[in-house]
Amino acid sequence: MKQYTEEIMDILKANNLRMTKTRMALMMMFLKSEEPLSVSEMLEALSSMKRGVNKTTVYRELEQLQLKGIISTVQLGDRKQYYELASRDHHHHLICLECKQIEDIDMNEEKLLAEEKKMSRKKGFVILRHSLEFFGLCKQCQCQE
Amino acid sequence: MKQYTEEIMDILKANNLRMTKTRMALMMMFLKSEEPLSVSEMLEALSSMKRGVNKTTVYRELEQLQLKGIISTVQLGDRKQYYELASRDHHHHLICLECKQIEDIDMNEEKLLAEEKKMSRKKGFVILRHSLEFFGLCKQCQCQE
DNA sequence: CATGATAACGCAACTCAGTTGCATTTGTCA
DNA sequence: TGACAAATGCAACTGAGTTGCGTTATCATG
Ligand SMILES: [Mn+2]
Ligand SMILES: [Mn+2]
Ligand SMILES: [Zn+2]
Ligand SMILES: [Zn+2]
Repeated sequence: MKQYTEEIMDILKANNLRMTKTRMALMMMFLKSEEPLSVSEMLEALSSMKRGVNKTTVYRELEQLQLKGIISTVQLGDRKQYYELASRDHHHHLICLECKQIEDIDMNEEKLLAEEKKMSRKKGFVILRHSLEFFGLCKQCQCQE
Repeated sequence: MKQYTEEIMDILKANNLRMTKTRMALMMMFLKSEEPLSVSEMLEALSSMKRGVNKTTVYRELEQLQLKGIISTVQLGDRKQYYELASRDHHHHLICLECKQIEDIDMNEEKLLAEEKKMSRKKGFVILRHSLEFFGLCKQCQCQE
């Protein structure tokens, strides 16, 4: 908790961002969370703070953090954007279609990157990033089928 | 044109779907299009038909076609759903971040599927499908930067 | 500590994709 | 041809995200 707070203050200082209650709370959520977060989840969590936080503020905050490269977005198949720390290395997700649980996965991408380069050359396309997500059923949800 | 019409009527008959103007028009669009289509594009195109078509109808139609396995959806990073024929083999896309042009790509997925199986086993997750999209700049848009 | 510049904030009104309920029209098949 | 289900239109709604504008809080500087 205390070490988190200092870590966050360092990040904010390094990025010329003022320290505000909302900012601290969001950064804390990102550091603690195992899964990417949606805005509705953030608002839910922030609502327990005295006086709550307006959704506009959250959206503007996320824009800032993204601009500074502190967080990045993930698309997980529904209509929402999800956000997670950019400092977590590039990785992909396993998404349970049933319970919506999300797991980070760490896979070997060498072969994928090789294919990427080949295509890039063939089509004259410069590839800047890719999105790769896996959908299926987690252990628990398989049994209940 | 004529051969398309018959092809479509066969598909519809095989799936117990009545033949309607909207349905024919949409199927025709899907058959002819090189790219996945968004609802706004479909409505745009359908608006030239006499009396146009209501967006509710289009959404309901897409639901039907998806249910019958005739079309499938793709997420391309914006807030819209895109639709394309499911009969096109499983493939991925190159998306130009500048001009929004979309290209189908056909790549070797063996290595990806191998990784998929490995992860699946390790995590006890059943993987049903994946989504893999590449973002970057097409040949034209690179020069204009 | 005081204070001004400006970053951060709240609120209300808006956009845009997609959904729902209900009454009407249309396609199909007997 | 008519009955019946499927398809349609319309209006009102939801939920995620955006915008303009006036107010408040943070923080560097003196
Ligand atoms: Mn993650
Ligand atoms: Mn395609
Ligand atoms: Zn699950
Ligand atoms: Zn382009």
